[in-house]
Amino acid sequence: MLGDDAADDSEKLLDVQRPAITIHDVARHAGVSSMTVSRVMNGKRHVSAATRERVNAAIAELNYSPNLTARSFSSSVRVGAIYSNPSSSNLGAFLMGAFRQSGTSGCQFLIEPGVTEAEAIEGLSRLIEARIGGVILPPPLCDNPTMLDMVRRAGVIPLAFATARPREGISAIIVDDYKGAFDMTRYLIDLGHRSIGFIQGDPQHSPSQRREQGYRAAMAGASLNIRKEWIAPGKFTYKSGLDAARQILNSDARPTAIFASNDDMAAAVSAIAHGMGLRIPTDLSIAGFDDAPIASTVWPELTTVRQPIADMAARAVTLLSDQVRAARAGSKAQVDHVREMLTLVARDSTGPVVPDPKNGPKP
Amino acid sequence: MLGDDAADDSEKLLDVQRPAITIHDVARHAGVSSMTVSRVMNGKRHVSAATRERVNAAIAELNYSPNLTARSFSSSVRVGAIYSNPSSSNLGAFLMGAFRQSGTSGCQFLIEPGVTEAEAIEGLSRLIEARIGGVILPPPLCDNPTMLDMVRRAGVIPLAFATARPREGISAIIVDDYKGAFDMTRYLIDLGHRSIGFIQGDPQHSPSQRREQGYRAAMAGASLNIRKEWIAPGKFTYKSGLDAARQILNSDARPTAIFASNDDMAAAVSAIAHGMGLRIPTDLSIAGFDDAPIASTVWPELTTVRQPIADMAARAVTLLSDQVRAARAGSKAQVDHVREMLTLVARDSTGPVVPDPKNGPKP
DNA sequence: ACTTTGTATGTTATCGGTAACGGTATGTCG
DNA sequence: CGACATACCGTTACCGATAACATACAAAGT
Repeated sequence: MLGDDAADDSEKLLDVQRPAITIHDVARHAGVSSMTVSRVMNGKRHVSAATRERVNAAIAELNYSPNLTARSFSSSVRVGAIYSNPSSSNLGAFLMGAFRQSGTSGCQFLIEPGVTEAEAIEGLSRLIEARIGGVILPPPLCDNPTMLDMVRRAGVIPLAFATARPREGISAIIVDDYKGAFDMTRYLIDLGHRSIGFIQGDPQHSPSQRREQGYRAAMAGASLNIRKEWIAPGKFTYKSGLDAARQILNSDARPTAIFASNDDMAAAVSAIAHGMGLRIPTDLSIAGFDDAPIASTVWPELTTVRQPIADMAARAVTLLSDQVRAARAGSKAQVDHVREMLTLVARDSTGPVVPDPKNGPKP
Repeated sequence: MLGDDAADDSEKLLDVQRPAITIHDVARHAGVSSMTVSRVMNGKRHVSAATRERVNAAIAELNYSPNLTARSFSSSVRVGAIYSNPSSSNLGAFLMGAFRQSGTSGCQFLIEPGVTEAEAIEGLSRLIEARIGGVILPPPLCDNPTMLDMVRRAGVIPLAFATARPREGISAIIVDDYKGAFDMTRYLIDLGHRSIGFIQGDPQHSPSQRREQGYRAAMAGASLNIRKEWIAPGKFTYKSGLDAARQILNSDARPTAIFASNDDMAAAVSAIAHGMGLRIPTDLSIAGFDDAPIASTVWPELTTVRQPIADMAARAVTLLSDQVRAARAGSKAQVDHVREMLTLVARDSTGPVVPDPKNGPKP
């Protein structure tokens, strides 16, 4: 028994030393050259169907997976990113997406933190020194003239990430804040809500206006008037959400639902509502935006609009690395805008309107 | 003016195409071989002080930074990680640390998500197929027998991440939950608190007991008795924190401070306290643990205990890549335990005890 | 019949580092 | 004084995949 174990162990330790399966192993196994295998792996042309099949069989049999480092090594495209909000949960999803894509996309991905503008500039300098070909800039960095100027001077291709309104001549991953807010408002209306409050976002932030426009459009589309007591200003912070929630909920015309421009503020609404003894969603429905971690932390969990950050990051990396390669090949850099879809995540903080015996509107 | 700009532009576009500075450029510039430069870069021995200085001067002058892809390529050590909580803000810090270290540490870093056990197993399979030499396992994966068995069978070196009590024979990055909780309790006592409530963590989770032990030890050290009304069970979730907070705050002997085993539950305490009209920290001090994003989201921001996740991840990568290299070189795998320090982050949710005119204990 | 064009493969060089090894020069010890 | 160790530095050969080029051979066009 013990001997068995020991033998097993040593065999498995050898396992670590056994080199990984290379493209050459597959080539030998299939009786072709490694170049042919490479062509099959990358879906290139000029490989006969028969050969392709033999190679695929060998790949499957040997359970081959290409060495991503080696692959990116030959092309050596470097893509950087500066992340402005390191404590955000988004960062995790962002890195996850960017990072994994950089493997399959055959490029090296570098990340630098940049919370303050000074830090961001320092990070960008480091990235430029590291000879990146392109850089991903999330807001508000993608609207910062100093940053963009540095990027341009260094001959680095910029990409605006998750912006609502990209600058002229800059590629971007765009999210449709307008549609996200419209859909959420529509969702609340379909649940029977007629009085829906709205907490605005930070006016400095470009998505804020788009979200409010979406809300207003959906209300107008359902021929619902918006009473001014239902609208409160906010700054995307929890604290500003507390104030806004008090303002709306203490007004004479308390709405049956509140749609906050982001999850932090929606969570604040939830806290205030609890404090006032309101049941959620029976007495008040609450909706947020972003699908931040706090949305699934608070109780009940928040209905919200999710940004597919990981996918967006992956797209950003693909787009940039392609553009860098194209620029290296001498072709003029083209500007690309990719629009990513937002999805509504229905959770427990929203529900149908319950007819109030006092006010008694029809169900 | 316009001509100037255009000239500038085309020059800068060439910049993108200009190849990065290589070790050979540095070598030529310093009049040595590239191997010598490599030795200097890696702090290896057998380089004279004079040569070393010349090389360093050349590195500085040319602003050389090594191509990390190439470096990891030659050694080809792969280190993986499975992240069990992708929506956590920790993931961002974790990836940031691991990722950047993997560059300087000369290894390839791979990440797979693994929320459920099934997902984690699938992720691990992929990592094993990618021929990793070592894998980082955060709790609860590092305590999962199925996982550990798979890892052992594949000859992969495991490393338990941020665990309180590592298994025998497994390297680990340890955090001193006991000390963190002890220090926090001590901090509250030093603020004048004599009655301090405690919300327990999920009993399944290994840090839970350690944190409670730290709390009890600090109380005992200050000769303070713990009333059983001050202790409430929790499960690390916000919802469980709501229940625990109600239980403690509605008891006859309401404490002047509550220490929750994590930030989610501390945030719940904050919400309940607000609902009861208690001012924080004047009427009630609240402390959490982890420095999760919610800690700096809620108002007032939570005093908490921070885990240096990024540093820990960097250490984990270094440790593992060294061990993999050592194992490849044939030496017996040694087990290493690295202890990381937790730091107390004092924010606005805690304050000195304010003498209560009714109960009137001495200041 | 003889280019032209295109497809299906193999060969070579290369990306940027580093391990392995070789060759001096300089000690050190028996 | 020879054997041997050690410090310093250069050569060479890779790591694994792919771009660029070369080759072979078939189909099509003139």
